[in-house]
Amino acid sequence: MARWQAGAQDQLEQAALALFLEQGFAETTVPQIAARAGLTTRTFFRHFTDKREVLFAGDEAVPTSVQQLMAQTPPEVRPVPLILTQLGPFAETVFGDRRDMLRRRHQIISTDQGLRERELQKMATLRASIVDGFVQRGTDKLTASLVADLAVVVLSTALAQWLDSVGPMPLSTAVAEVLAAFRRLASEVELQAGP
Amino acid sequence: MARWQAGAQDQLEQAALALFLEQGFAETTVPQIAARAGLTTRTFFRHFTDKREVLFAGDEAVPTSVQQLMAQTPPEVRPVPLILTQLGPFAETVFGDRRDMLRRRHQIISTDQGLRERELQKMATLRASIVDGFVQRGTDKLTASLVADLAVVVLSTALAQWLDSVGPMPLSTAVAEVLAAFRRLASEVELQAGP
DNA sequence: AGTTTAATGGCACGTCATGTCATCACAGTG
DNA sequence: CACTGTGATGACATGACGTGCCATTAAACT
Repeated sequence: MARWQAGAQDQLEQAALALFLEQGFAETTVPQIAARAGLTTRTFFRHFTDKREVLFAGDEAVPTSVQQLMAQTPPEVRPVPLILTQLGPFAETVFGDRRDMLRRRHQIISTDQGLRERELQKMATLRASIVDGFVQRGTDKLTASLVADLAVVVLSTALAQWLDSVGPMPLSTAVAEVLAAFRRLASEVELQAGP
Repeated sequence: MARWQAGAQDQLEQAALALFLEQGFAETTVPQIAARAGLTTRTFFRHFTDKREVLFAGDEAVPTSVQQLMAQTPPEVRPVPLILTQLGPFAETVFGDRRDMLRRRHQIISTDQGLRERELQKMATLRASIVDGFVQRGTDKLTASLVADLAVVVLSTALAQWLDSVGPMPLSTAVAEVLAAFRRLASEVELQAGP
């Protein structure tokens, strides 16, 4: 019996996903996941810091991807235009080709408050990496913060619309639509002059 | 020995806050909190769903306050102007008079990832109640979502600036400043026309 | 073949959180 | 004053989560 089955982490992920879908997240125990993957509980916690994290494995790549993209963009591109032009392509490359998987995951996450909290945390991590990218480009912190928030809001909203849509809609289209809606709101923000 | 000390919940809150500041959140156990409050562990979990929640007690009032404010505002006021005009006063009444307490709490929250996650969850709850308020006013869901996000982003940023500031700065001033910064960015969003 | 490295197994342990039942304080009633 | 009902608390058992520690084994390296 081979002890080191290739891809223990993958095994655990698949086992966990299957069990979560079958019997729910809260009703699934870590020993159950480990047993289905042919491993032990202790090994599970070596690959994932906690039971929730197994649903977010691979998301470490997202901040890295953000850093690369922002470093590649010419320094003279200002923050808002950078987001407006890069967010669509970025979303498409990172999430565009796995709508089904993201749908299954979202279905599970929506059933558990702890998982929703973790998802918010992941978005906050993404936001932080965007802020960091802007600061490294010389943007002041307040602007970096607000533009990163803008990016995360638009991305989240577009992802929700995309996952909720039925036809073969491209994610970049959803991003464009949300950006258009945001543009309309932005004009109202301007008109309302402050005292 | 009186068994029903008045205000068991308050006792637990104060004991928890003190212990968290003394030895940290993770290093404090629920039995310790209960013991200092003169109660048992089981009683702690009757008043708070989990160990983190003790730091967020009283925040249930915030969504209620949002509902009231949005219901009182005349129906003809459009979403964006509503936020622009009401957010400052709202923040002032809800948070304005307890900067010190919020500072202590923030100091604790910043040390623990689980607490940060819970704080994000609370902001998401606030966001949801704003969305609900807009939908009840007849706003379409996408607009309601985006404007609620705008409100939460501005509020969070302003709160951060306010808690970080040294002098006797009013929270409404911080909100106004963040709104001004956002207005500048909004103009850039408009200029950048989509394809 | 021997050595080193890294992943895993196995066990103990503390904490968190919940279900269950007994117990006690207090209010109301006669 | 005695009786009763309601609600908060105490006390105990239980299960799951997550971590520290060390032995074990596979695979790579020499």
